[in-house]
Amino acid sequence: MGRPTVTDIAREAGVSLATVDRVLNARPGVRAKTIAAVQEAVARLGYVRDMAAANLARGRSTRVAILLPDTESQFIQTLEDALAQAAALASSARMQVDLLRYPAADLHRLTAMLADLAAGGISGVALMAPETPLVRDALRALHAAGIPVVAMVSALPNCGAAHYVGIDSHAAGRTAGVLMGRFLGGRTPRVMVIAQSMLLRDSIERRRGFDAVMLADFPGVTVGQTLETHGVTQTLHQVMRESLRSDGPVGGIYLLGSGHRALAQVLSELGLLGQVVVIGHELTPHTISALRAGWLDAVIAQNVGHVARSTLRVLQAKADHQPINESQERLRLEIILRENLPQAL
Amino acid sequence: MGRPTVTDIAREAGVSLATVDRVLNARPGVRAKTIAAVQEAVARLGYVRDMAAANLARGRSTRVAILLPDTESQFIQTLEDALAQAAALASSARMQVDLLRYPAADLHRLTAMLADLAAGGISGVALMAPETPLVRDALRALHAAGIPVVAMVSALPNCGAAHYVGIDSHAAGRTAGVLMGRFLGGRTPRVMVIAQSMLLRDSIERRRGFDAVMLADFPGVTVGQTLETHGVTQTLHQVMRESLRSDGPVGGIYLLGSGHRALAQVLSELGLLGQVVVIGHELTPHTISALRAGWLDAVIAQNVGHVARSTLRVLQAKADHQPINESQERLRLEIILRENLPQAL
DNA sequence: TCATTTTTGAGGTACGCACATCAAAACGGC
DNA sequence: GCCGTTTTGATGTGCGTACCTCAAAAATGA
Repeated sequence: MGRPTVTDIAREAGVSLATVDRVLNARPGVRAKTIAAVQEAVARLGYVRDMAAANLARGRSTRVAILLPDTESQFIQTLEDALAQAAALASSARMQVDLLRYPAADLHRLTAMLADLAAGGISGVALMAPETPLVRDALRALHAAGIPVVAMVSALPNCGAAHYVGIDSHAAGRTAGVLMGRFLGGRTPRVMVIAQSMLLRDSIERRRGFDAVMLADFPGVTVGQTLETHGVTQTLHQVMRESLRSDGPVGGIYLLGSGHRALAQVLSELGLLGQVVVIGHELTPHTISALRAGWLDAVIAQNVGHVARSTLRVLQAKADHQPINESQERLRLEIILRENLPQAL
Repeated sequence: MGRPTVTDIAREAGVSLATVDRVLNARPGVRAKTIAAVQEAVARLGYVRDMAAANLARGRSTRVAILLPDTESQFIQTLEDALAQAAALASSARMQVDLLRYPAADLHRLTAMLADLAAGGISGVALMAPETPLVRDALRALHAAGIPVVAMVSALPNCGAAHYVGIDSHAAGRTAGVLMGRFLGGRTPRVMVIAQSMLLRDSIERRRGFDAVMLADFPGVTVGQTLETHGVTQTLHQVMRESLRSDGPVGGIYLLGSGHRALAQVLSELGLLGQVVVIGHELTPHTISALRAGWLDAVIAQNVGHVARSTLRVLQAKADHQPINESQERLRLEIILRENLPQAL
């Protein structure tokens, strides 16, 4: 005998198929006593709904939208690629994924897109976005409309019941701190922290985690304030020179966001390439080659493939009104050295 | 319009449903020209078989067996738990998993079990086993019978076309080496390597990877030969005392396999707990508490949850004669510090 | 050209479930 | 016990695919 089916449940509970169907799908018109009897039979036989057959019968192909900023960051591109790949696979499980980009500088446009989606009868939305009041309101509206929302990579608390798929940024910063502290060894106990900007929630949290560990576990190390580059190599060069001049040499550099390529260039110009410990975030073609080259010592990352698949699974589960397997969806914070670089991206 | 179905293919190719069915399922009695026409239509419409409906129609519930040694290791237990959990989830996708244990000391029994399974009409086998001629022959027989085999955690090359699910042990050893070298800092540049036994393939490979890195990147560090404990705390105590007496103090200890609890006890007795850098393998309740306690500095691990799910996915794909998504199945080698310990196991 | 074989078409049933309809039964109030 | 309401049963259809049978058509060989 294989798995029990609705027919088995009906026989076991002494009711008809129609009644079992009503109970399983929470349709009205069933006495509480009968509901209990059916549920008892379900429990006794260990019945689990065959979601494949159920969705097949529903003829429903879940349709979801995923929104990413149009930033020209390698990480965003990597994430989009992963999402596209996961979406291709998901299509064989009757799920259609619309990958969209919104102008990072125009959040009004983002909210407009979200409104359109809500009107267009989408069954779920995932996005990576900054947490502004504008965005928050738009997401709350989606939630009110019964459309599940998933926040990727950067958390969006207080935005309805948005599920977060991504790593704990504070822990990521702490991990970067421990590695920095231990890798410094006998080098100059001074660390420079560099970021493109401090507007994004995850950068702020990373910095906080980093500081917490440095303060507690490596009190002998001086950590400078965050140098913002705004993505301009020239600025990076300038602020680094200035910092080196005013505060003296450094033994380590912590790169909060992207900008590895520019950093390599400037470090090379300053004759520091390979001389200082550098710790960064996220696995992209740039960071991979930097790790291989040896001037980048460690990267704290999240597996974008897992982010993508988890996002789709969560959206699917929410659309099916099914519980989410938390332990499966919990993302690991990964430490990548040259030695454990994935063979292929 | 949703996804194309067999009916669409039939219309597009100008043939009947029956012919499409024959082509898709590689049934005989179709001209090469007709096959090409159907395949062309499949390609043009971007048809992907709905595996849910296909398996539903087949009425087939894939049944696989998973064999683990009956060793009382926390890692094996953790792995079994993960497999059981994954199996529970897989059951809702019409797959039945039989979790079996074989006596680690009696490989004849293992081969007998494998033979029984082959006779019992199983559609796939996954196992974690040493690579002996006996096992190799049994697996080759399975392969000859058309039953796919998956090796978990410890690779089984030359055993038919067994798929390997697990991390690269050599890379794991290399990673342990890098961390050891960098974490040693100003400590005594001497490292002790401890193992329960060196019979298992992965222990040997780890040791090799570790040595390679130490030799190349940290030539100032002396690495002792592997001390075998055979799982006896008494022996561990003895060999460690002896090594310390004859070769002097150590700054680090590399634990190749399990035995973290015993090591904690002995280190504590020797007054070395927390004084030396300790690097180990695999995430288990013991290693987790050791990381939390602070005397274990890093663990090189593979995510048992991923091992379990990947194993089941590979078995499912092989049973369905479907290609395996290599990039999804590639396991990451994880570095775990206290800072990035998963919140819950 | 005819007989034979190969290839194709048409149609049905089944898988496990969702969803709809209509009639029958049980229940409730009075 | 009557009536109206609520609850239940019986039955049907469809989702996309697999697999089966039988007949018709086409290709092949002599």
